[in-house]
Amino acid sequence: MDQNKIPQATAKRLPLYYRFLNNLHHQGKLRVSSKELSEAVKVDSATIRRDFSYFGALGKKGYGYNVEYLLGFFRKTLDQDELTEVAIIGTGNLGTAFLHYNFMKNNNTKIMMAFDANPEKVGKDIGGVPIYHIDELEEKINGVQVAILTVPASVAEGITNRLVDVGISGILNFTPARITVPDSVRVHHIDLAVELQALVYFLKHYPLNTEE
Amino acid sequence: MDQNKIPQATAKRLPLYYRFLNNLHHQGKLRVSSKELSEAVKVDSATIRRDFSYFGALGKKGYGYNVEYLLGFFRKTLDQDELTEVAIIGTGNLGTAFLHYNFMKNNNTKIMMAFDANPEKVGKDIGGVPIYHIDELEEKINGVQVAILTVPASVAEGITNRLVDVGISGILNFTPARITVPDSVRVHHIDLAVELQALVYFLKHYPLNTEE
DNA sequence: GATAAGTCGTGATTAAATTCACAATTATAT
DNA sequence: ATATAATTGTGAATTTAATCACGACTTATC
Ligand SMILES: NC(=O)c1ccc[n+]([C@@H]2O[C@H](COP(=O)([O-])OP(=O)(O)OC[C@H]3O[C@@H](n4cnc5c(N)ncnc54)[C@H](O)[C@@H]3O)[C@@H](O)[C@H]2O)c1
Ligand SMILES: NC(=O)c1ccc[n+]([C@@H]2O[C@H](COP(=O)([O-])OP(=O)(O)OC[C@H]3O[C@@H](n4cnc5c(N)ncnc54)[C@H](O)[C@@H]3O)[C@@H](O)[C@H]2O)c1
Repeated sequence: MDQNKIPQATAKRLPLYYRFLNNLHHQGKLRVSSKELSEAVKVDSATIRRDFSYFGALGKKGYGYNVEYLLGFFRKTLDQDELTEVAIIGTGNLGTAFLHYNFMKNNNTKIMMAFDANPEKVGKDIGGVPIYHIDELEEKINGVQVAILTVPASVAEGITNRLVDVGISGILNFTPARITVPDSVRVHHIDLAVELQALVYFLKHYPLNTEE
Repeated sequence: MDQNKIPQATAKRLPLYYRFLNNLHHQGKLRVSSKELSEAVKVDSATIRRDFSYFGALGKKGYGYNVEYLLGFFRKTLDQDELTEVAIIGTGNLGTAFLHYNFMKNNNTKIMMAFDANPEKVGKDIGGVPIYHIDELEEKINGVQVAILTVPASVAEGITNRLVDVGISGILNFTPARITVPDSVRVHHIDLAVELQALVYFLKHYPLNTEE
């Protein structure tokens, strides 16, 4: 593939830059400097310039970056014109929250369908997205590349195996289970309980400057 | 404070280790090696040993780690006996999902209250947690150290200022707004749209081999 | 058109995190 | 007892990421 020399840390920041550039564009701004961007997204300006430089010379010295050009560039780089189909597995508290949310706003992803084991949920649709029974997973999921996993941890591994078997490419795993997948599948874990506990740990053990 | 020489990357993994040790303990396991732990939490075993070593020699060569001892050690280290009070700001899709979820399970945190601007939500309670009007923030929030911010991005900055003024210590920010706080407050951003988009980017640009 | 101010792109440096690899120690099998 | 296998803790090496700092170029001003 084209640019796999881009550091992972950089890749993770790209969507952030993209969203902010979109905002600027809507505000009618024509140019932006790494310093302004830095203040807005809270990333050091040298890091931003370095990040951009992996894609070539996108700016002009003494001027900054042209918002429209940069936005267009990132749109291509982030494949914003290509749609990625997503499915939600488990329409409980979290799954339902995602179904109600419009990820499409600045985004090249679309939630196409959801699955659940609870017969009361199956057959309904939430925010225009149909909910199928999990037994129909193999039958319905064609074309979906990414699964958002919001089922109880106890069934995460079993469902993951089925997702792998139907050829899913990526899983965004919100369960506490650390699922095992072959190398052909990419998993990102978002572990909300861990995030909360880590924040608490930092509060208690990493003294911050006190001045209000 | 006591151990602020611990690398941040290590600190972020501690809750993960703690949760898994809890599982092992409930299963009645008496010992565990860094290799087993590694397979379960998907962190390199050398990294685990290194992480643990920041706290001293917790294991025994040729044996591994005693589950109960390690668990007790982490309980203390992660202040599991001290309760941290949490408030949810904004009881929409996400905020409600969190209210229904029991963060307490393995955790030293408790959601004490929630706030919203919508009069239809105010006065109710969800999962035993009362919802107050956001106007009552200053009056009710005493004792709460951490706020989970799940309001629309447009009001995030204003509410953050009020949280800072009432002396909050930490904010878990789920809005796309990159909020500004004084150095006395710690903010962790969890940006779900960015996470999803980053996963998609990785899928398209990184030939699959390594998992995060 | 000369001067000052602003800003990028990047080589060099520093910092942080991960991983290798092995001596030291413990447990287990015979 | 002894040999073998397992496993830690850590110095050293490596990898990855962040930051410094400055030459080169652009724009604005007078
Ligand atoms: N809600 C939160 O705030 C929160 C926070 C941290 C972690 N999590 C994790 O996220 C996951 C989802 O949490 P939740 O609160 O939405 O749980 P939930 O119980 O509300 O939802 C789980 C859903 O999965 C469905 N389900 C059960 N078995 C299934 C199967 N075999 N196939 C398909 N669907 C099945 C259930 O019917 C239910 O609708 C859990 O693993 C939880 O630990 C949630
Ligand atoms: N739901 C998701 O899947 C999702 C995904 C990514 C990001 N987010 C972000 O998380 C945040 C919350 O998302 P959501 O889907 O829960 O939104 P939501 O609109 O469902 O909920 C927002 C809640 O905040 C309340 N609110 C509005 N103004 C307020 C104020 N001034 N003070 C207190 N409460 C106020 C509203 O009444 C509402 O209940 C948003 O910033 C959104 O961008 C959500």
